[in-house]
Amino acid sequence: MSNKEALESYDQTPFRTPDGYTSDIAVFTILSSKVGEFKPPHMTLMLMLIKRSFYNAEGQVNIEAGKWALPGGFVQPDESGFDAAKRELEEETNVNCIHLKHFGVYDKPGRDPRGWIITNAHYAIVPEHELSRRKANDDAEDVKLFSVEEVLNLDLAFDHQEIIEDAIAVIKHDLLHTTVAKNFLQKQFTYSELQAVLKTVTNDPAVLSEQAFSRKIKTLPFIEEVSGQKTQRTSKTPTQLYRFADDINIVRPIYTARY
Amino acid sequence: MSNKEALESYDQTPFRTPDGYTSDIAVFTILSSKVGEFKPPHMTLMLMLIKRSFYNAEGQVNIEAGKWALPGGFVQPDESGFDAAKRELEEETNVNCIHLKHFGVYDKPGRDPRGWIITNAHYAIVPEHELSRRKANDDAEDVKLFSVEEVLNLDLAFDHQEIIEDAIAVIKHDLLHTTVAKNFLQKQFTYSELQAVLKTVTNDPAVLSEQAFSRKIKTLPFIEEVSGQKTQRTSKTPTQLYRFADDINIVRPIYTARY
DNA sequence: ATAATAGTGTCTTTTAGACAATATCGA
DNA sequence: TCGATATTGTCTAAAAGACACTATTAT
Repeated sequence: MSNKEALESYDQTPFRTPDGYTSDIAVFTILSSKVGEFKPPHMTLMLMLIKRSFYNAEGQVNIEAGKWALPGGFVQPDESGFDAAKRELEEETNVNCIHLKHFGVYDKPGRDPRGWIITNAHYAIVPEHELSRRKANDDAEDVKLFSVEEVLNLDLAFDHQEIIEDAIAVIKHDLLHTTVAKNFLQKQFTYSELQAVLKTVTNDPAVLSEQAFSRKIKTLPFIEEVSGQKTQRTSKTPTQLYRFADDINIVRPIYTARY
Repeated sequence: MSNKEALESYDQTPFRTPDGYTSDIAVFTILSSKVGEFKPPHMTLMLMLIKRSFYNAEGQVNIEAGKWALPGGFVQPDESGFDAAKRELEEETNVNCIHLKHFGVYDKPGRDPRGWIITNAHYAIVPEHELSRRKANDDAEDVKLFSVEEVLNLDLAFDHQEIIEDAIAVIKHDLLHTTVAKNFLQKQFTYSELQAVLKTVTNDPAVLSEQAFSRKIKTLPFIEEVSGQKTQRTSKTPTQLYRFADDINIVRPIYTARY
Protein backbone atom coordinates (compact mmCIF):
# COMPACT_ATOMS: atom_id res chain seq x y z
CA MET A 1 0.00 0.00 0.00
CA SER A 2 1.78 3.12 -1.14
CA ASN A 3 1.81 6.59 0.28
CA LYS A 4 0.43 7.77 -3.03
CA GLU A 5 -2.69 5.64 -2.75
CA ALA A 6 -3.18 6.79 0.82
CA LEU A 7 -2.97 10.37 -0.32
CA GLU A 8 -5.56 9.82 -3.04
CA SER A 9 -8.07 8.37 -0.61
CA TYR A 10 -7.32 11.07 1.95
CA ASP A 11 -10.41 13.03 2.90
CA GLN A 12 -9.50 16.67 2.41
CA THR A 13 -11.86 18.15 4.98
CA PRO A 14 -11.85 16.13 8.13
CA PHE A 15 -11.35 19.15 10.39
CA ARG A 16 -12.24 22.79 10.46
CA THR A 17 -9.23 24.74 9.26
CA PRO A 18 -7.89 28.13 10.35
CA ASP A 19 -9.22 31.30 8.71
CA GLY A 20 -5.78 32.77 8.30
CA TYR A 21 -2.08 32.45 9.01
CA THR A 22 -0.09 35.64 9.53
CA SER A 23 3.43 36.76 10.38
CA ASP A 24 4.05 39.82 12.51
CA ILE A 25 7.39 41.52 13.10
CA ALA A 26 8.60 43.53 16.06
CA VAL A 27 11.20 45.79 14.43
CA PHE A 28 13.73 47.05 16.97
CA THR A 29 16.33 49.72 16.46
CA ILE A 30 18.57 51.71 18.74
CA LEU A 31 18.47 55.49 18.53
CA SER A 32 21.98 56.65 19.20
CA SER A 33 21.86 60.23 20.40
CA LYS A 34 25.26 61.77 19.89
CA VAL A 35 25.91 63.47 23.20
CA GLY A 36 28.73 65.56 21.77
CA GLU A 37 32.15 65.38 20.17
CA PHE A 38 34.56 62.97 21.86
CA LYS A 39 31.84 61.40 23.98
CA PRO A 40 30.39 57.91 24.05
CA PRO A 41 26.82 57.77 22.69
CA HIS A 42 23.65 57.47 24.69
CA MET A 43 21.34 54.79 23.31
CA THR A 44 17.62 54.10 23.49
CA LEU A 45 15.96 50.87 22.42
CA MET A 46 13.03 51.61 20.10
CA LEU A 47 10.23 49.60 18.56
CA MET A 48 8.65 50.45 15.22
CA LEU A 49 4.84 50.35 15.03
CA ILE A 50 2.31 51.24 12.36
CA LYS A 51 -0.97 53.03 12.87
CA ARG A 52 -3.73 51.06 11.21
CA SER A 53 -5.58 53.17 8.65
CA PHE A 54 -9.35 53.55 8.48
CA TYR A 55 -9.70 52.01 5.04
CA ASN A 56 -7.68 49.18 3.60
CA ALA A 57 -6.34 48.80 0.08
CA GLU A 58 -9.71 47.60 -1.20
CA GLY A 59 -11.48 50.62 0.27
CA GLN A 60 -13.17 48.60 2.99
CA VAL A 61 -13.35 49.82 6.54
CA ASN A 62 -10.33 48.40 8.32
CA ILE A 63 -10.48 46.29 11.43
CA GLU A 64 -8.88 47.78 14.57
CA ALA A 65 -8.51 51.07 12.69
CA GLY A 66 -6.61 53.89 14.34
CA LYS A 67 -4.77 51.60 16.73
CA TRP A 68 -1.04 51.03 16.82
CA ALA A 69 0.11 47.59 15.75
CA LEU A 70 3.03 45.46 14.72
CA PRO A 71 3.64 45.37 10.98
CA GLY A 72 2.78 42.05 9.43
CA GLY A 73 0.50 40.27 7.04
CA PHE A 74 -0.80 37.01 5.69
CA VAL A 75 1.54 34.15 4.92
CA GLN A 76 1.26 32.88 1.33
CA PRO A 77 0.88 29.14 0.69
CA ASP A 78 4.23 28.97 -1.08
CA GLU A 79 6.31 30.40 1.74
CA SER A 80 7.04 29.73 5.39
CA GLY A 81 6.05 32.11 8.17
CA PHE A 82 9.69 33.11 8.46
CA ASP A 83 9.91 33.87 4.73
CA ALA A 84 6.72 35.90 4.99
CA ALA A 85 8.18 37.94 7.85
CA LYS A 86 11.29 38.59 5.76
CA ARG A 87 9.21 39.64 2.77
CA GLU A 88 6.93 41.88 4.79
CA LEU A 89 9.84 43.52 6.56
CA GLU A 90 11.35 44.34 3.19
CA GLU A 91 8.06 45.66 1.84
CA GLU A 92 7.62 47.78 4.93
CA THR A 93 11.10 49.19 5.43
CA ASN A 94 13.08 48.31 2.29
CA VAL A 95 15.47 46.42 4.51
CA ASN A 96 16.77 42.93 3.87
CA CYS A 97 16.92 42.08 7.47
CA ILE A 98 20.10 42.11 9.44
CA HIS A 99 18.70 39.88 12.13
CA LEU A 100 15.30 38.19 12.16
CA LYS A 101 14.16 35.59 14.69
CA HIS A 102 10.94 33.78 15.43
CA PHE A 103 9.92 33.99 19.07
CA GLY A 104 6.33 32.89 19.52
CA VAL A 105 2.97 31.77 18.21
CA TYR A 106 -0.26 33.50 19.12
CA ASP A 107 -3.38 31.45 18.52
CA LYS A 108 -5.75 31.93 21.45
CA PRO A 109 -9.36 31.48 20.34
CA GLY A 110 -10.96 34.90 19.92
CA ARG A 111 -7.70 36.86 19.68
CA ASP A 112 -8.73 38.21 16.28
CA PRO A 113 -12.36 39.22 15.63
CA ARG A 114 -12.05 38.20 11.97
CA GLY A 115 -11.92 34.52 12.90
CA TRP A 116 -9.47 31.75 13.69
CA ILE A 117 -6.21 33.43 12.85
CA ILE A 118 -2.79 32.15 13.86
CA THR A 119 0.07 34.60 14.12
CA ASN A 120 3.75 33.83 14.07
CA ALA A 121 5.71 36.52 15.87
CA HIS A 122 9.26 37.52 14.96
CA TYR A 123 11.62 40.21 16.04
CA ALA A 124 14.02 42.04 13.77
CA ILE A 125 16.96 44.30 14.43
CA VAL A 126 17.46 47.08 11.93
CA PRO A 127 20.08 49.85 12.09
CA GLU A 128 18.67 53.32 12.63
CA HIS A 129 19.73 54.71 9.26
CA GLU A 130 17.96 51.92 7.37
CA LEU A 131 14.67 52.91 8.93
CA SER A 132 14.78 56.31 7.30
CA ARG A 133 13.49 54.53 4.21
CA ARG A 134 10.45 53.28 6.06
CA LYS A 135 7.09 54.06 4.57
CA ALA A 136 3.43 53.78 5.44
CA ASN A 137 1.79 51.28 3.12
CA ASP A 138 -1.85 50.83 2.14
CA ASP A 139 -2.96 49.49 5.48
CA ALA A 140 -1.01 51.99 7.58
CA GLU A 141 -1.56 55.70 7.90
CA ASP A 142 1.53 56.26 10.01
CA VAL A 143 4.78 54.61 11.04
CA LYS A 144 6.62 55.60 14.18
CA LEU A 145 9.31 54.59 16.64
CA PHE A 146 8.48 54.24 20.34
CA SER A 147 10.79 53.56 23.24
CA VAL A 148 10.17 50.23 24.91
CA GLU A 149 8.98 52.11 28.00
CA GLU A 150 6.32 54.22 26.32
CA VAL A 151 5.10 51.62 23.84
CA LEU A 152 3.03 49.71 26.37
CA ASN A 153 0.94 52.78 27.19
CA LEU A 154 -0.45 52.95 23.65
CA ASP A 155 -3.81 51.73 22.45
CA LEU A 156 -2.66 48.57 20.70
CA ALA A 157 -4.56 46.43 18.18
CA PHE A 158 -5.64 42.81 18.71
CA ASP A 159 -3.44 41.06 21.32
CA HIS A 160 -0.38 43.05 20.29
CA GLN A 161 0.05 44.28 23.86
CA GLU A 162 0.90 40.72 24.87
CA ILE A 163 3.04 40.04 21.79
CA ILE A 164 5.02 43.24 22.33
CA GLU A 165 5.59 42.46 26.00
CA ASP A 166 6.99 39.10 24.95
CA ALA A 167 9.11 40.66 22.21
CA ILE A 168 10.67 43.12 24.62
CA ALA A 169 11.42 40.37 27.13
CA VAL A 170 13.01 38.27 24.38
CA ILE A 171 15.23 41.00 22.97
CA LYS A 172 16.32 42.05 26.44
CA HIS A 173 17.24 38.47 27.19
CA ASP A 174 18.98 37.96 23.87
CA LEU A 175 21.01 41.16 24.18
CA LEU A 176 22.52 39.82 27.39
CA HIS A 177 22.73 36.13 26.57
CA THR A 178 23.68 36.05 22.91
CA THR A 179 25.79 38.20 20.62
CA VAL A 180 22.86 39.97 18.88
CA ALA A 181 24.19 43.24 20.30
CA LYS A 182 26.53 43.21 17.31
CA ASN A 183 23.61 44.17 15.09
CA PHE A 184 23.37 47.51 16.87
CA LEU A 185 27.06 48.30 16.41
CA GLN A 186 29.53 48.97 13.65
CA LYS A 187 31.88 46.13 12.68
CA GLN A 188 34.51 47.65 14.95
CA PHE A 189 33.48 49.25 18.21
CA THR A 190 34.88 50.54 21.47
CA TYR A 191 34.12 49.09 24.90
CA SER A 192 31.96 52.14 25.66
CA GLU A 193 29.82 51.66 22.56
CA LEU A 194 29.05 48.05 23.46
CA GLN A 195 28.47 49.25 27.01
CA ALA A 196 25.93 51.79 25.73
CA VAL A 197 23.97 49.02 24.02
CA LEU A 198 23.94 46.83 27.10
CA LYS A 199 22.95 49.75 29.32
CA THR A 200 19.61 49.88 27.51
CA VAL A 201 18.72 46.57 29.16
CA THR A 202 20.77 46.05 32.31
CA ASN A 203 21.95 47.77 35.49
CA ASP A 204 24.60 45.20 36.31
CA PRO A 205 27.51 47.10 37.93
CA ALA A 206 29.95 44.89 36.04
CA VAL A 207 28.58 46.45 32.85
CA LEU A 208 28.01 49.97 34.20
CA SER A 209 31.54 50.49 35.51
CA GLU A 210 34.06 51.80 32.96
CA GLN A 211 37.02 50.14 34.60
CA ALA A 212 35.34 46.79 35.09
CA PHE A 213 33.86 46.64 31.61
CA SER A 214 36.93 47.87 29.76
CA ARG A 215 38.85 45.03 31.43
CA LYS A 216 36.11 42.45 31.03
CA ILE A 217 35.73 42.94 27.28
CA LYS A 218 39.28 41.67 26.74
CA THR A 219 38.48 38.33 28.35
CA LEU A 220 35.25 37.58 26.47
CA PRO A 221 35.89 34.61 24.18
CA PHE A 222 33.49 35.87 21.50
CA ILE A 223 35.08 39.32 21.21
CA GLU A 224 38.53 40.02 19.86
CA GLU A 225 40.75 43.06 20.00
CA VAL A 226 41.55 44.57 16.59
CA SER A 227 45.23 45.08 17.20
CA GLY A 228 46.53 48.53 16.40
CA GLN A 229 43.10 49.89 15.49
CA LYS A 230 42.01 52.90 17.48
CA THR A 231 39.38 55.59 17.17
CA GLN A 232 38.72 59.00 18.67
CA ARG A 233 34.98 59.02 18.10
CA THR A 234 34.16 58.44 21.76
CA SER A 235 36.94 60.33 23.47
CA LYS A 236 39.96 62.52 22.93
CA THR A 237 42.23 59.70 23.89
CA PRO A 238 42.55 57.18 21.07
CA THR A 239 40.49 54.15 22.06
CA GLN A 240 40.97 50.48 21.32
CA LEU A 241 38.58 48.91 18.80
CA TYR A 242 37.06 45.43 19.15
CA ARG A 243 35.02 43.13 16.94
CA PHE A 244 32.81 40.09 17.46
CA ALA A 245 34.44 36.80 16.51
CA ASP A 246 32.64 34.75 13.87
CA ASP A 247 32.28 31.80 16.21
CA ILE A 248 29.17 30.51 17.82
CA ASN A 249 28.10 31.97 21.08
CA ILE A 250 28.60 29.97 24.28
CA VAL A 251 26.50 30.34 27.38
CA ARG A 252 27.59 28.95 30.72
CA PRO A 253 25.15 26.32 32.05
CA ILE A 254 23.53 27.30 35.34
CA TYR A 255 25.00 24.33 37.18
CA THR A 256 28.56 25.44 36.50
CA ALA A 257 28.24 29.21 36.16
CA ARG A 258 29.57 31.39 38.90
CA TYR A 259 27.04 33.13 41.13
CA MET B 1 -16.86 54.09 12.22
CA SER B 2 -16.94 51.26 14.74
CA ASN B 3 -14.97 48.06 14.84
CA LYS B 4 -18.27 46.23 14.60
CA GLU B 5 -19.14 47.79 11.27
CA ALA B 6 -15.66 47.09 9.97
CA LEU B 7 -16.08 43.48 10.93
CA GLU B 8 -19.42 43.23 9.15
CA SER B 9 -17.95 44.52 5.92
CA TYR B 10 -14.85 42.36 6.26
CA ASP B 11 -14.40 40.03 3.32
CA GLN B 12 -14.06 36.58 4.81
CA THR B 13 -11.88 35.08 2.07
CA PRO B 14 -9.21 37.47 0.91
CA PHE B 15 -6.42 34.90 1.14
CA ARG B 16 -5.94 31.21 0.74
CA THR B 17 -6.02 29.63 4.18
CA PRO B 18 -4.05 26.70 5.61
CA ASP B 19 -5.41 23.19 5.20
CA GLY B 20 -4.70 22.28 8.78
CA TYR B 21 -3.17 23.30 12.08
CA THR B 22 -1.66 20.59 14.26
CA SER B 23 0.20 20.21 17.54
CA ASP B 24 2.90 17.58 17.97
CA ILE B 25 4.56 16.57 21.22
CA ALA B 26 8.03 15.20 21.85
CA VAL B 27 7.49 13.23 25.06
CA PHE B 28 10.74 12.75 26.98
CA THR B 29 11.32 10.54 29.96
CA ILE B 30 14.38 9.28 31.76
CA LEU B 31 14.79 5.56 32.26
CA SER B 32 16.47 5.12 35.59
CA SER B 33 18.20 1.77 35.69
CA LYS B 34 18.80 0.81 39.29
CA VAL B 35 22.41 -0.32 39.27
CA GLY B 36 22.12 -2.03 42.66
CA GLU B 37 21.43 -1.44 46.34
CA PHE B 38 23.24 1.57 47.82
CA LYS B 39 24.28 2.88 44.41
CA PRO B 40 23.39 6.02 42.49
CA PRO B 41 21.18 5.34 39.47
CA HIS B 42 22.25 5.30 35.84
CA MET B 43 19.94 7.33 33.61
CA THR B 44 19.06 7.38 29.92
CA LEU B 45 17.10 10.11 28.17
CA MET B 46 14.32 8.58 26.09
CA LEU B 47 11.82 9.87 23.55
CA MET B 48 8.38 8.35 23.04
CA LEU B 49 7.26 7.76 19.44
CA ILE B 50 4.25 6.11 17.86
CA LYS B 51 4.24 3.87 14.83
CA ARG B 52 1.64 5.10 12.36
CA SER B 53 -0.89 2.40 11.59
CA PHE B 54 -1.92 1.34 8.07
CA TYR B 55 -5.53 2.33 8.46
CA ASN B 56 -6.92 5.25 10.36
CA ALA B 57 -10.04 5.38 12.55
CA GLU B 58 -12.28 5.78 9.51
CA GLY B 59 -10.79 2.73 7.82
CA GLN B 60 -8.93 4.77 5.23
CA VAL B 61 -5.35 4.03 4.27
CA ASN B 62 -3.17 6.19 6.51
CA ILE B 63 -0.61 8.63 5.28
CA GLU B 64 3.03 7.86 6.13
CA ALA B 65 1.88 4.46 7.42
CA GLY B 66 4.42 2.23 9.14
CA LYS B 67 6.75 5.08 9.98
CA TRP B 68 7.65 6.29 13.45
CA ALA B 69 6.33 9.73 14.36
CA LEU B 70 5.70 12.18 17.15
CA PRO B 71 2.27 11.89 18.72
CA GLY B 72 0.02 14.79 17.88
CA GLY B 73 -3.10 15.84 16.10
CA PHE B 74 -5.28 18.61 14.79
CA VAL B 75 -5.92 21.70 16.85
CA GLN B 76 -9.62 22.44 17.39
CA PRO B 77 -10.97 25.93 16.71
CA ASP B 78 -11.87 26.45 20.36
CA GLU B 79 -8.41 25.77 21.76
CA SER B 80 -4.87 27.03 21.40
CA GLY B 81 -2.05 24.91 20.03
CA PHE B 82 -0.70 24.58 23.55
CA ASP B 83 -4.08 23.41 24.85
CA ALA B 84 -4.27 20.91 22.01
CA ALA B 85 -0.84 19.53 22.92
CA LYS B 86 -1.97 19.16 26.52
CA ARG B 87 -5.16 17.40 25.48
CA GLU B 88 -3.40 15.08 23.05
CA LEU B 89 -0.73 14.20 25.57
CA GLU B 90 -3.43 13.23 28.02
CA GLU B 91 -5.31 11.20 25.41
CA GLU B 92 -2.10 9.47 24.42
CA THR B 93 -0.52 8.75 27.78
CA ASN B 94 -3.19 9.53 30.39
CA VAL B 95 -0.81 12.06 31.84
CA ASN B 96 -1.67 15.62 32.82
CA CYS B 97 1.66 16.94 31.90
CA ILE B 98 4.30 17.73 34.43
CA HIS B 99 6.14 20.02 32.05
CA LEU B 100 5.07 21.08 28.57
CA LYS B 101 6.75 23.75 26.47
CA HIS B 102 6.36 25.05 22.97
CA PHE B 103 9.63 25.13 21.04
CA GLY B 104 8.98 25.65 17.34
CA VAL B 105 6.73 26.00 14.33
CA TYR B 106 7.08 23.88 11.23
CA ASP B 107 5.41 25.28 8.15
CA LYS B 108 7.71 24.79 5.16
CA PRO B 109 5.70 24.47 1.96
CA GLY B 110 5.49 20.81 1.01
CA ARG B 111 6.36 19.43 4.43
CA ASP B 112 3.11 17.47 4.55
CA PRO B 113 1.79 15.79 1.39
CA ARG B 114 -1.80 16.38 2.54
CA GLY B 115 -1.50 20.10 1.92
CA TRP B 116 -0.63 23.33 3.67
CA ILE B 117 -0.35 22.14 7.23
CA ILE B 118 1.23 24.10 10.06
CA THR B 119 2.59 22.23 13.04
CA ASN B 120 3.31 23.60 16.46
CA ALA B 121 5.96 21.53 18.22
CA HIS B 122 6.13 21.05 21.98
CA TYR B 123 8.20 18.96 24.29
CA ALA B 124 6.92 17.29 27.43
CA ILE B 125 8.66 15.70 30.37
CA VAL B 126 6.86 12.74 31.89
CA PRO B 127 8.11 10.53 34.73
CA GLU B 128 8.87 6.98 33.71
CA HIS B 129 6.13 5.35 35.80
CA GLU B 130 3.41 7.53 34.22
CA LEU B 131 4.27 6.18 30.79
CA SER B 132 3.34 2.66 31.81
CA ARG B 133 -0.25 3.75 31.15
CA ARG B 134 0.56 4.71 27.58
CA LYS B 135 -1.54 3.16 24.87
CA ALA B 136 -1.66 2.91 21.12
CA ASN B 137 -4.70 4.76 19.85
CA ASP B 138 -6.60 4.44 16.58
CA ASP B 139 -3.92 6.02 14.45
CA ALA B 140 -1.01 4.19 16.07
CA GLU B 141 -0.20 0.51 15.95
CA ASP B 142 2.66 0.78 18.41
CA VAL B 143 4.15 3.08 21.02
CA LYS B 144 7.76 2.82 22.07
CA LEU B 145 10.59 4.59 23.85
CA PHE B 146 13.86 5.26 22.03
CA SER B 147 17.08 6.66 23.37
CA VAL B 148 17.97 10.04 21.89
CA GLU B 149 20.94 8.39 20.19
CA GLU B 150 19.04 5.64 18.36
CA VAL B 151 15.94 7.67 17.51
CA LEU B 152 17.55 9.50 14.60
CA ASN B 153 18.33 6.25 12.79
CA LEU B 154 14.63 5.40 12.44
CA ASP B 155 12.47 5.88 9.38
CA LEU B 156 10.54 8.93 10.52
CA ALA B 157 7.31 10.36 9.10
CA PHE B 158 6.95 13.80 7.46
CA ASP B 159 9.68 16.21 8.61
CA HIS B 160 9.79 14.65 12.07
CA GLN B 161 13.50 13.98 11.70
CA GLU B 162 14.08 17.73 11.77
CA ILE B 163 11.55 18.37 14.54
CA ILE B 164 13.08 15.66 16.72
CA GLU B 165 16.60 16.98 16.17
CA ASP B 166 15.38 20.37 17.34
CA ALA B 167 13.53 18.86 20.30
CA ILE B 168 16.63 17.03 21.47
CA ALA B 169 18.75 20.16 21.14
CA VAL B 170 16.17 22.14 23.12
CA ILE B 171 15.82 19.68 25.98
CA LYS B 172 19.58 19.27 26.23
CA HIS B 173 19.93 23.04 26.42
CA ASP B 174 17.09 23.42 28.90
CA LEU B 175 18.42 20.69 31.19
CA LEU B 176 21.65 22.64 31.57
CA HIS B 177 20.30 26.21 31.48
CA THR B 178 17.03 25.99 33.36
CA THR B 179 15.73 23.98 36.28
CA VAL B 180 13.64 21.53 34.22
CA ALA B 181 15.86 18.75 35.55
CA LYS B 182 13.60 18.83 38.60
CA ASN B 183 10.91 17.08 36.54
CA PHE B 184 13.10 14.01 36.31
CA LEU B 185 13.71 13.87 40.05
CA GLN B 186 11.82 13.31 43.26
CA LYS B 187 11.02 16.38 45.37
CA GLN B 188 14.08 15.65 47.45
CA PHE B 189 17.19 14.28 45.82
CA THR B 190 20.87 13.68 46.42
CA TYR B 191 23.70 15.39 44.56
CA SER B 192 24.40 12.12 42.72
CA GLU B 193 20.81 11.82 41.47
CA LEU B 194 20.88 15.32 39.98
CA GLN B 195 24.31 14.46 38.62
CA ALA B 196 22.88 11.37 36.91
CA VAL B 197 20.29 13.51 35.12
CA LEU B 198 22.86 16.03 33.94
CA LYS B 199 25.21 13.25 32.82
CA THR B 200 22.67 12.33 30.15
CA VAL B 201 23.47 15.60 28.37
CA THR B 202 26.93 16.83 29.40
CA ASN B 203 30.51 15.74 29.88
CA ASP B 204 31.56 18.82 31.83
CA PRO B 205 34.14 17.65 34.40
CA ALA B 206 32.60 20.02 36.94
CA VAL B 207 29.45 17.92 36.73
CA LEU B 208 31.16 14.54 36.33
CA SER B 209 33.39 14.81 39.39
CA GLU B 210 31.82 13.68 42.68
CA GLN B 211 33.87 16.05 44.77
CA ALA B 212 33.34 19.08 42.59
CA PHE B 213 29.62 18.54 42.12
CA SER B 214 28.82 17.66 45.72
CA ARG B 215 30.43 20.96 46.68
CA LYS B 216 28.94 22.97 43.83
CA ILE B 217 25.37 21.97 44.56
CA LYS B 218 25.54 23.80 47.90
CA THR B 219 26.32 27.11 46.24
CA LEU B 220 23.59 27.02 43.58
CA PRO B 221 21.06 29.75 44.40
CA PHE B 222 18.11 27.76 43.03
CA ILE B 223 18.80 24.64 45.11
CA GLU B 224 18.49 24.41 48.85
CA GLU B 225 19.71 21.85 51.35
CA VAL B 226 16.90 20.13 53.27
CA SER B 227 18.50 20.38 56.69
CA GLY B 228 18.63 17.13 58.62
CA GLN B 229 17.11 15.09 55.78
CA LYS B 230 19.26 12.19 54.63
CA THR B 231 18.74 9.04 52.62
CA GLN B 232 20.57 5.79 52.05
CA ARG B 233 19.08 5.03 48.65
CA THR B 234 22.27 5.90 46.79
CA SER B 235 24.92 4.76 49.24
CA LYS B 236 25.51 3.13 52.59
CA THR B 237 26.54 6.40 54.10
CA PRO B 238 23.50 8.58 54.77
CA THR B 239 23.43 11.26 52.12
CA GLN B 240 22.23 14.84 52.27
CA LEU B 241 18.97 15.63 50.44
CA TYR B 242 18.35 18.79 48.41
CA ARG B 243 15.35 20.40 46.76
CA PHE B 244 14.79 23.03 44.09
CA ALA B 245 13.74 26.40 45.44
CA ASP B 246 10.44 27.78 44.15
CA ASP B 247 12.11 30.88 42.76
CA ILE B 248 12.70 31.75 39.18
CA ASN B 249 15.79 30.53 37.51
CA ILE B 250 18.65 32.93 36.87
CA VAL B 251 21.17 32.60 34.09
CA ARG B 252 24.36 34.59 34.04
CA PRO B 253 24.53 36.93 31.02
CA ILE B 254 27.42 36.15 28.70
CA TYR B 255 29.02 39.55 29.22
CA THR B 256 29.46 38.98 32.94
CA ALA B 257 29.73 35.20 33.20
CA ARG B 258 33.07 33.70 33.99
CA TYR B 259 34.88 31.86 31.22
C1' DA C 1 46.24 73.56 32.59
C1' DT C 2 41.66 71.46 32.32
C1' DA C 3 38.17 68.27 31.65
C1' DA C 4 36.74 64.06 30.08
C1' DT C 5 37.40 59.43 28.64
C1' DA C 6 40.47 55.31 28.52
C1' DG C 7 43.16 52.34 30.74
C1' DT C 8 46.57 50.31 34.52
C1' DG C 9 48.34 48.92 39.40
C1' DT C 10 47.36 46.66 43.23
C1' DC C 11 45.08 44.64 46.90
C1' DT C 12 41.36 41.61 48.86
C1' DT C 13 37.94 38.18 48.41
C1' DT C 14 35.77 34.53 46.08
C1' DT C 15 35.70 30.70 43.06
C1' DA C 16 37.52 26.94 40.32
C1' DG C 17 40.18 22.95 39.87
C1' DA C 18 42.91 19.35 41.55
C1' DC C 19 44.24 15.80 44.67
C1' DA C 20 44.53 13.64 49.01
C1' DA C 21 42.31 12.21 52.98
C1' DT C 22 38.59 11.05 56.04
C1' DA C 23 33.72 9.37 57.27
C1' DT C 24 30.05 6.13 57.12
C1' DC C 25 28.03 1.74 57.14
C1' DG C 26 26.19 -2.74 55.18
C1' DA C 27 27.97 -6.92 53.93
C1' DT D 1 37.80 -5.41 57.57
C1' DC D 2 36.44 -4.34 52.80
C1' DG D 3 34.37 -1.69 49.28
C1' DA D 4 31.70 1.82 47.66
C1' DT D 5 29.79 6.38 48.12
C1' DA D 6 29.84 10.86 50.42
C1' DT D 7 32.24 14.58 52.19
C1' DT D 8 36.02 17.52 53.90
C1' DG D 9 40.99 19.51 53.97
C1' DT D 10 44.17 21.96 51.65
C1' DC D 11 46.72 24.09 48.20
C1' DT D 12 47.13 26.73 43.79
C1' DA D 13 45.58 29.49 40.11
C1' DA D 14 42.32 32.41 38.25
C1' DA D 15 38.79 35.74 38.37
C1' DA D 16 35.86 39.27 40.50
C1' DG D 17 35.33 43.50 42.83
C1' DA D 18 36.98 47.72 44.61
C1' DC D 19 39.63 51.84 44.57
C1' DA D 20 43.39 54.69 43.53
C1' DC D 21 46.10 56.20 40.04
C1' DT D 22 48.12 57.27 35.33
C1' DA D 23 47.65 58.36 30.19
C1' DT D 24 46.00 60.94 26.33
C1' DT D 25 44.61 64.96 23.93
C1' DA D 26 41.31 68.69 22.02
C1' DT D 27 40.17 72.89 23.86
